[in-house]
Amino acid sequence: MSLDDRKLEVLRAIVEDYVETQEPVGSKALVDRHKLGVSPATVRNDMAVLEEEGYIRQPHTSAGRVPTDAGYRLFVDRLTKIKPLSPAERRAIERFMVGAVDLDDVVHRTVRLLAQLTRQVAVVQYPSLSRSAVRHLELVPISTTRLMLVMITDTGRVEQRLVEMPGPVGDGEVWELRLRVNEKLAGQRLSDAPPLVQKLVEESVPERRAAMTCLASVLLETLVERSEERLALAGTANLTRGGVLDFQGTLRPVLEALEEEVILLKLIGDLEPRTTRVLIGDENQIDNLRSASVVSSGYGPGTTIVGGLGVLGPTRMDYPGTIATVRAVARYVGDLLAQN
Amino acid sequence: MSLDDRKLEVLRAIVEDYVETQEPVGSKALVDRHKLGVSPATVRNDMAVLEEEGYIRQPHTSAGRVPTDAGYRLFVDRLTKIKPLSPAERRAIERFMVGAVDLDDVVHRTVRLLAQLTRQVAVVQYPSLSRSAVRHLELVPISTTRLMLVMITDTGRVEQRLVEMPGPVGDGEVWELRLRVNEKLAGQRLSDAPPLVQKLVEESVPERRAAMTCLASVLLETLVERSEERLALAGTANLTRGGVLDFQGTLRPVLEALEEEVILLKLIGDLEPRTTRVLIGDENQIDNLRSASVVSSGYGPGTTIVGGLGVLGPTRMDYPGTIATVRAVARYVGDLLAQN
DNA sequence: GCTGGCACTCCCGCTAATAGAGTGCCAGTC
DNA sequence: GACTGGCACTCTATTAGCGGGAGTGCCAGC
Repeated sequence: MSLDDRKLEVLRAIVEDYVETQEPVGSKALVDRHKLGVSPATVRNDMAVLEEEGYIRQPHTSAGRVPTDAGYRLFVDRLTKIKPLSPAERRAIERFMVGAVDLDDVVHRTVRLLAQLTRQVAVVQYPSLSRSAVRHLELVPISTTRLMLVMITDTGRVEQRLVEMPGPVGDGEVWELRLRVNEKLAGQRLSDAPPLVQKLVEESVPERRAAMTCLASVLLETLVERSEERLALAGTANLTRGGVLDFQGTLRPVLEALEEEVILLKLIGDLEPRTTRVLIGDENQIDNLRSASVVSSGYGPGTTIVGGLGVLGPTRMDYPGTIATVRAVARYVGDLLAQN
Repeated sequence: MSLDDRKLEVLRAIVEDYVETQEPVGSKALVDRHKLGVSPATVRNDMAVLEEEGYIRQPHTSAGRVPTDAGYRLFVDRLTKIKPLSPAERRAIERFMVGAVDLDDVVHRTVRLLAQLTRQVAVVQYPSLSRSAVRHLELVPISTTRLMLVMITDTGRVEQRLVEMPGPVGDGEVWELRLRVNEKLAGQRLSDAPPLVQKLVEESVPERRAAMTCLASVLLETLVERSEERLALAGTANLTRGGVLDFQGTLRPVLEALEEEVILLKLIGDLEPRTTRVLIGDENQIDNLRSASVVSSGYGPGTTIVGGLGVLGPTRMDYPGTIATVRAVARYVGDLLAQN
């Protein structure tokens, strides 16, 4: 048996009411609040079907209905109209982001903005190293045998690493190394760099070979192994909204999960361009976040993605609003990065 | 009336038991668990005095006693023997910190280590800019009229800023600027730098004056105005230990406070060398953290302080243990930084 | 296929009763 | 004078019992 339009309408009404009131919603309340044009009894029949199909359930016999994860899924996939941002929200984004001085600042403002607008936990990934391109590499002598390698990427990110050289290096030599390295790597995507670094060693003159080998190994580390991603988090206090009702009684597992960078990266990773992804309940595959949903989106200049951002909240969340906000913020940040 | 030894002993016993059990402690339980050599009735009399003096209180008539903030204060000041770290803890510190590759890594490991050992929320401040010295300044051309200013400090911290130049600058000019700036500022403490920057402008030749002025203003920003401090946080999940009993029922205000960098900096700022500070209850002056205590310590090479670190937990915390751990970790990190 | 009516179920909130822990006080003892 | 045992008292936390109410499922009728 498939679901006719009215049943879908009933499901939408249930989701909307439940999200708002956080209480199981009954047939009478539904017809009162939404002009469905039918009687409570009819709605009850529809509800029975929806329950049969697994979209809603009763916390206990003779209580109202609550959407299941599948119900939210259907709601998001088929019943959600894109809710345009209010002018107030648009203005908030502008106001919040204007005057950001550097990448750190942009990321921090973004994450706070997201948390504030959605009233949920927000996560923003720094522009990913592997998807950025090298803008410039700098070598700074620290002592006679130590150099500091500083890498600046086109997204404004700066990474540094200490290089222990095999022997003393003079200014001339440093100059030479810097030249070669930049010549070869500047403008290249980090993901394309490793073979180029290899070449760099092969092409180097014998007397520089040792130094270059040493530098190359650190470079590789910086480019690849250490492409560990950085994250910013905000709005954990929002987890306490709605009492302890969400998250089945304890915030513990959620807070624990939020401390694991690996988990967060998984939540907002692997995104497709120009789409906003919604993971509902245990779709996110993480035990501790069984009763949480994640709305995430990639951002970057144009249609490329250099990082992800998103928000996490109870499955009982305002999906249309959250999706709209996440999408808008992702676009805004992407444009901001494009300007640099 | 002053407190004789036995009364102090009773207070200590109350604090220790309450910290452990999280339940008001009564006279009978006290004499059972601690060999006080007197009867419950005697202890009751002592308790009455301690209550009179404000060191303990009853949550309600005919319940056991609970230490007040003043009680904890007395306990920490006069009744706490320094508890040596267990070998296991020493080993944990070693194991955790070994192999840290750069400053970011050191800070992150430290904060997680602290959170794990104390089972509380941990905060670590990055080495403060104003107390560090400039190791090197680098100017990297980004476009014809834009430079990236990169500052490396002796604590390994790297800050970068974009400089918008008044007109196109050639490589030679950049070279010259870099030379002058390093000549003047390398090795200087950041707090001493502003007047030197001023001099730099005054001493510059007229044809470089405009460029130098521009650079100087960004330098000043980087050195001073933007000496905003960075922090790392970990262990928020530990707030949920001990049920919702600590923090009078809701984590909300605590989580909110923890999101404010300004507040965190206040908590672990202004430390004196070689001491561990304990702020109990509203000694920390922050409304949201009324029922929280903070144990903090400065760290840095030798007796200098380049940053602070600490942990935050309920006033009902294991002070001796926490103090010992915080102190040990602070020392360890200080030594680690000294090695670089 | 929709509706109104009706009996049924179960939760929630209220009150009352009880058990238990702990106190304060007092008279007695060393 | 300090400590102790005993005792009455207070207050909390827990449990049980009891409607009220919301909501359901089902059925007969339109």
